[in-house]
Amino acid sequence: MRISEAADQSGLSVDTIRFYERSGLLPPIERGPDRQRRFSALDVEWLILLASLRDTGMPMKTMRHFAGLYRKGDETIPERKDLLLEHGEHLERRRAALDRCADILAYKLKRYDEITGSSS
Amino acid sequence: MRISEAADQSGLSVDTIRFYERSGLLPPIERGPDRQRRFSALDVEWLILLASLRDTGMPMKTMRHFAGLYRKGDETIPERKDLLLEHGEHLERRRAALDRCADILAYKLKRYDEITGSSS
DNA sequence: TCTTGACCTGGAGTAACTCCAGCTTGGTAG
DNA sequence: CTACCAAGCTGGAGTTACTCCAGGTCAAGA
Repeated sequence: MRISEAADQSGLSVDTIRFYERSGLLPPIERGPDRQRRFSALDVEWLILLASLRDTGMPMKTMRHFAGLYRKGDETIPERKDLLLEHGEHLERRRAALDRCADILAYKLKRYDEITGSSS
Repeated sequence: MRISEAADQSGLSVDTIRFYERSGLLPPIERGPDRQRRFSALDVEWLILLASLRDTGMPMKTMRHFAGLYRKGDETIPERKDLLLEHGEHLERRRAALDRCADILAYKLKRYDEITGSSS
Protein backbone atom coordinates (compact mmCIF):
# COMPACT_ATOMS: atom_id res chain seq x y z
CA MET A 1 0.00 0.00 0.00
CA ARG A 2 1.05 3.62 -0.45
CA ILE A 3 1.96 6.13 2.21
CA SER A 4 -1.45 7.77 2.67
CA GLU A 5 -3.09 4.42 3.40
CA ALA A 6 -0.29 3.52 5.81
CA ALA A 7 -0.93 6.86 7.50
CA ASP A 8 -4.65 6.16 7.79
CA GLN A 9 -4.09 2.72 9.24
CA SER A 10 -1.38 3.72 11.70
CA GLY A 11 -2.76 7.05 12.81
CA LEU A 12 0.55 8.75 12.00
CA SER A 13 0.60 11.59 9.48
CA VAL A 14 2.23 11.17 6.08
CA ASP A 15 4.88 13.69 7.10
CA THR A 16 5.57 11.89 10.35
CA ILE A 17 6.06 8.58 8.56
CA ARG A 18 8.58 10.12 6.16
CA PHE A 19 10.25 11.82 9.12
CA TYR A 20 10.45 8.50 10.99
CA GLU A 21 12.01 6.86 7.97
CA ARG A 22 14.69 9.57 7.73
CA SER A 23 15.26 9.21 11.47
CA GLY A 24 16.00 5.51 11.25
CA LEU A 25 12.90 4.26 13.04
CA LEU A 26 11.65 2.20 10.12
CA PRO A 27 13.06 -0.83 8.31
CA PRO A 28 14.00 -0.13 4.68
CA ILE A 29 10.69 0.57 2.94
CA GLU A 30 10.31 -0.90 -0.53
CA ARG A 31 9.84 1.45 -3.49
CA GLY A 32 7.70 0.82 -6.57
CA PRO A 33 8.89 1.46 -10.17
CA ASP A 34 7.53 5.00 -9.65
CA ARG A 35 9.99 5.41 -6.73
CA GLN A 36 7.14 5.76 -4.31
CA ARG A 37 7.05 3.89 -1.03
CA ARG A 38 5.16 0.61 -0.77
CA PHE A 39 4.28 -0.47 2.75
CA SER A 40 3.79 -4.14 3.60
CA ALA A 41 1.32 -5.31 6.27
CA LEU A 42 4.33 -5.88 8.51
CA ASP A 43 5.55 -2.31 7.97
CA VAL A 44 2.13 -1.03 8.99
CA GLU A 45 2.13 -3.19 12.10
CA TRP A 46 5.44 -1.60 13.03
CA LEU A 47 4.02 1.88 12.37
CA ILE A 48 1.05 1.11 14.63
CA LEU A 49 3.42 0.02 17.39
CA LEU A 50 5.50 3.19 17.00
CA ALA A 51 2.35 5.33 16.96
CA SER A 52 1.21 3.80 20.21
CA LEU A 53 4.59 4.19 21.86
CA ARG A 54 5.01 7.84 20.87
CA ASP A 55 1.38 8.64 21.81
CA THR A 56 2.17 7.45 25.29
CA GLY A 57 5.35 9.47 25.55
CA MET A 58 8.26 7.29 24.46
CA PRO A 59 11.06 9.55 23.19
CA MET A 60 12.32 9.03 19.65
CA LYS A 61 15.74 8.16 20.99
CA THR A 62 14.30 5.15 22.79
CA MET A 63 12.23 4.14 19.78
CA ARG A 64 15.36 4.34 17.65
CA HIS A 65 17.17 2.10 20.11
CA PHE A 66 14.25 -0.32 20.06
CA ALA A 67 14.21 -0.34 16.25
CA GLY A 68 17.94 -1.06 16.25
CA LEU A 69 17.45 -4.03 18.56
CA TYR A 70 14.62 -5.29 16.37
CA ARG A 71 16.90 -5.29 13.33
CA LYS A 72 19.57 -7.29 15.14
CA GLY A 73 17.27 -10.28 15.48
CA ASP A 74 15.90 -12.58 18.14
CA GLU A 75 18.92 -12.50 20.45
CA THR A 76 17.93 -8.98 21.44
CA ILE A 77 14.51 -10.08 22.67
CA PRO A 78 15.45 -9.95 26.38
CA GLU A 79 16.58 -6.35 26.02
CA ARG A 80 13.50 -5.41 24.01
CA LYS A 81 11.37 -7.05 26.66
CA ASP A 82 13.02 -4.97 29.38
CA LEU A 83 12.45 -1.85 27.33
CA LEU A 84 8.75 -2.60 26.89
CA LEU A 85 8.35 -3.52 30.56
CA GLU A 86 9.89 -0.20 31.51
CA HIS A 87 7.49 1.55 29.19
CA GLY A 88 4.69 -0.32 30.93
CA GLU A 89 5.78 1.32 34.18
CA HIS A 90 5.83 4.63 32.39
CA LEU A 91 2.20 4.00 31.38
CA GLU A 92 1.28 3.55 35.03
CA ARG A 93 2.91 6.84 35.95
CA ARG A 94 1.04 8.56 33.12
CA ARG A 95 -2.19 7.05 34.38
CA ALA A 96 -1.48 8.37 37.86
CA ALA A 97 -0.88 11.83 36.38
CA LEU A 98 -4.23 11.65 34.57
CA ASP A 99 -5.91 10.68 37.85
CA ARG A 100 -4.31 13.58 39.71
CA CYS A 101 -5.37 15.99 37.00
CA ALA A 102 -8.93 14.63 37.04
CA ASP A 103 -9.00 15.23 40.80
CA ILE A 104 -7.84 18.81 40.38
CA LEU A 105 -10.40 19.43 37.63
CA ALA A 106 -13.19 18.00 39.79
CA TYR A 107 -12.14 20.29 42.64
CA LYS A 108 -11.99 23.35 40.39
CA LEU A 109 -15.36 22.60 38.83
CA LYS A 110 -16.94 22.18 42.25
CA ARG A 111 -15.51 25.56 43.30
CA TYR A 112 -16.85 27.20 40.14
CA ASP A 113 -20.32 25.86 40.91
CA GLU A 114 -20.06 27.18 44.46
CA ILE A 115 -19.05 30.64 43.25
CA THR A 116 -21.72 30.94 40.58
CA GLY A 117 -24.28 29.20 42.75
CA SER A 118 -25.43 27.27 39.71
CA SER A 119 -26.78 24.42 41.85
CA SER A 120 -29.06 26.52 44.05
CA MET B 1 9.15 31.79 48.60
CA ARG B 2 11.83 31.87 45.93
CA ILE B 3 11.80 30.23 42.53
CA SER B 4 13.59 27.00 43.43
CA GLU B 5 11.08 26.21 46.16
CA ALA B 6 8.20 27.05 43.84
CA ALA B 7 9.77 24.65 41.35
CA ASP B 8 10.03 21.90 43.97
CA GLN B 9 6.44 22.33 45.05
CA SER B 10 4.93 22.54 41.58
CA GLY B 11 7.06 19.96 39.85
CA LEU B 12 7.97 22.47 37.13
CA SER B 13 11.61 23.31 36.53
CA VAL B 14 13.01 26.73 37.39
CA ASP B 15 13.56 27.37 33.69
CA THR B 16 10.03 26.35 32.82
CA ILE B 17 8.58 28.70 35.44
CA ARG B 18 10.57 31.63 34.04
CA PHE B 19 9.54 30.59 30.55
CA TYR B 20 5.87 30.48 31.59
CA GLU B 21 6.15 33.94 33.09
CA ARG B 22 7.62 35.34 29.87
CA SER B 23 4.87 33.56 27.94
CA GLY B 24 2.09 35.22 29.89
CA LEU B 25 0.85 32.14 31.72
CA LEU B 26 1.47 33.58 35.18
CA PRO B 27 0.02 36.55 37.04
CA PRO B 28 2.57 39.32 37.77
CA ILE B 29 5.00 37.74 40.21
CA GLU B 30 6.18 40.00 43.02
CA ARG B 31 9.88 40.84 43.29
CA GLY B 32 11.89 41.31 46.49
CA PRO B 33 14.27 44.24 47.13
CA ASP B 34 16.91 42.02 45.52
CA ARG B 35 14.80 41.92 42.32
CA GLN B 36 14.28 38.21 42.70
CA ARG B 37 10.85 36.60 42.31
CA ARG B 38 8.75 35.91 45.40
CA PHE B 39 5.98 33.39 44.93
CA SER B 40 2.87 33.48 47.11
CA ALA B 41 0.98 30.32 48.10
CA LEU B 42 -1.61 31.30 45.50
CA ASP B 43 1.05 31.59 42.80
CA VAL B 44 2.23 28.10 43.65
CA GLU B 45 -1.30 26.74 43.50
CA TRP B 46 -1.56 28.20 40.02
CA LEU B 47 1.78 26.62 39.04
CA ILE B 48 0.56 23.25 40.28
CA LEU B 49 -2.57 23.57 38.17
CA LEU B 50 -0.52 24.52 35.10
CA ALA B 51 1.88 21.64 35.75
CA SER B 52 -0.99 19.20 35.88
CA LEU B 53 -2.61 20.57 32.73
CA ARG B 54 0.59 20.52 30.69
CA ASP B 55 1.54 17.05 32.00
CA THR B 56 -1.71 15.79 30.58
CA GLY B 57 -1.20 17.44 27.25
CA MET B 58 -2.87 20.84 27.29
CA PRO B 59 -1.13 23.09 24.74
CA MET B 60 0.37 26.36 25.98
CA LYS B 61 -1.96 28.29 23.72
CA THR B 62 -4.95 26.92 25.63
CA MET B 63 -3.27 27.53 28.98
CA ARG B 64 -2.60 31.11 27.93
CA HIS B 65 -6.26 31.51 27.02
CA PHE B 66 -7.26 30.04 30.37
CA ALA B 67 -4.90 32.37 32.22
CA GLY B 68 -6.39 35.32 30.35
CA LEU B 69 -9.90 34.32 31.40
CA TYR B 70 -8.73 33.95 34.97
CA ARG B 71 -7.41 37.50 35.01
CA LYS B 72 -10.70 38.87 33.72
CA GLY B 73 -12.54 37.78 36.84
CA ASP B 74 -15.54 35.75 37.85
CA GLU B 75 -17.69 36.51 34.83
CA THR B 76 -15.45 34.22 32.78
CA ILE B 77 -16.17 31.23 35.02
CA PRO B 78 -18.62 29.59 32.59
CA GLU B 79 -16.04 29.69 29.82
CA ARG B 80 -13.31 28.40 32.13
CA LYS B 81 -15.64 25.62 33.19
CA ASP B 82 -16.21 24.59 29.58
CA LEU B 83 -12.49 24.62 28.99
CA LEU B 84 -11.82 22.35 31.96
CA LEU B 85 -14.68 20.04 31.04
CA GLU B 86 -13.23 19.70 27.57
CA HIS B 87 -9.86 18.89 29.08
CA GLY B 88 -11.62 16.25 31.16
CA GLU B 89 -12.72 14.60 27.92
CA HIS B 90 -9.16 14.86 26.68
CA LEU B 91 -8.06 12.97 29.81
CA GLU B 92 -10.45 10.15 28.91
CA ARG B 93 -9.00 9.92 25.43
CA ARG B 94 -5.49 9.82 26.86
CA ARG B 95 -6.54 7.08 29.21
CA ALA B 96 -7.91 5.09 26.28
CA ALA B 97 -4.57 5.55 24.47
CA LEU B 98 -2.73 4.23 27.54
CA ASP B 99 -5.06 1.22 27.61
CA ARG B 100 -4.48 0.46 23.94
CA CYS B 101 -0.73 0.73 24.41
CA ALA B 102 -0.86 -1.55 27.44
CA ASP B 103 -2.74 -4.11 25.32
CA ILE B 104 -0.12 -3.93 22.60
CA LEU B 105 2.69 -4.29 25.13
CA ALA B 106 1.00 -7.30 26.72
CA TYR B 107 0.66 -8.90 23.29
CA LYS B 108 4.29 -8.21 22.37
CA LEU B 109 5.57 -9.53 25.68
CA LYS B 110 3.52 -12.71 25.27
CA ARG B 111 5.00 -13.20 21.81
CA TYR B 112 8.52 -12.68 23.15
CA ASP B 113 7.93 -15.33 25.78
CA GLU B 114 6.64 -17.72 23.13
CA ILE B 115 9.69 -17.14 20.93
CA THR B 116 12.27 -17.56 23.67
CA GLY B 117 10.26 -20.33 25.33
CA SER B 118 11.02 -18.75 28.71
CA SER B 119 7.93 -20.30 30.29
CA SER B 120 8.72 -23.94 29.34
C1' DT C 1 -2.57 17.14 -24.65
C1' DC C 2 -3.79 19.02 -20.46
C1' DT C 3 -4.93 18.71 -15.91
C1' DT C 4 -5.49 16.63 -11.49
C1' DG C 5 -4.01 14.22 -7.51
C1' DA C 6 -0.81 11.57 -4.92
C1' DC C 7 3.81 11.27 -4.18
C1' DC C 8 8.74 12.90 -3.95
C1' DT C 9 12.96 15.73 -1.70
C1' DG C 10 15.21 19.25 0.88
C1' DG C 11 14.62 22.77 3.85
C1' DA C 12 12.23 26.27 6.72
C1' DG C 13 9.05 27.01 10.64
C1' DT C 14 6.86 25.90 15.25
C1' DA C 15 6.01 24.41 20.15
C1' DA C 16 7.68 23.78 24.41
C1' DC C 17 11.08 23.51 26.64
C1' DT C 18 16.31 23.30 28.14
C1' DC C 19 20.78 24.99 28.54
C1' DC C 20 24.27 28.43 28.78
C1' DA C 21 27.19 32.77 29.27
C1' DG C 22 27.85 36.49 31.82
C1' DC C 23 26.17 39.38 35.51
C1' DT C 24 24.18 40.75 40.46
C1' DT C 25 23.37 39.82 45.28
C1' DG C 26 23.09 38.01 50.09
C1' DG C 27 25.35 35.20 53.30
C1' DT C 28 29.34 33.07 55.48
C1' DA C 29 34.48 31.74 56.35
C1' DG C 30 38.92 33.38 57.12
C1' DC D 1 36.37 43.47 55.62
C1' DT D 2 37.17 40.90 51.87
C1' DA D 3 36.89 36.80 49.27
C1' DC D 4 34.02 33.41 47.80
C1' DC D 5 29.92 30.68 46.91
C1' DA D 6 25.17 29.47 45.95
C1' DA D 7 21.07 31.04 44.05
C1' DG D 8 18.98 34.22 41.20
C1' DC D 9 18.77 37.27 36.97
C1' DT D 10 18.45 38.25 31.59
C1' DG D 11 18.80 37.40 26.78
C1' DG D 12 19.72 34.19 23.52
C1' DA D 13 21.12 29.73 21.40
C1' DG D 14 20.10 24.73 21.08
C1' DT D 15 16.96 20.53 21.09
C1' DT D 16 13.03 17.45 20.14
C1' DA D 17 9.51 16.04 17.43
C1' DC D 18 7.07 17.24 14.42
C1' DT D 19 4.58 20.23 10.54
C1' DC D 20 4.40 22.86 6.51
C1' DC D 21 5.89 24.38 2.07
C1' DA D 22 8.11 25.12 -2.62
C1' DG D 23 9.17 23.07 -6.54
C1' DG D 24 9.35 18.80 -9.15
C1' DT D 25 7.88 13.77 -10.94
C1' DC D 26 4.56 10.53 -12.54
C1' DA D 27 0.26 7.88 -13.91
C1' DA D 28 -4.42 8.23 -15.19
C1' DG D 29 -8.68 10.38 -16.74
C1' DA D 30 -11.38 14.18 -19.82
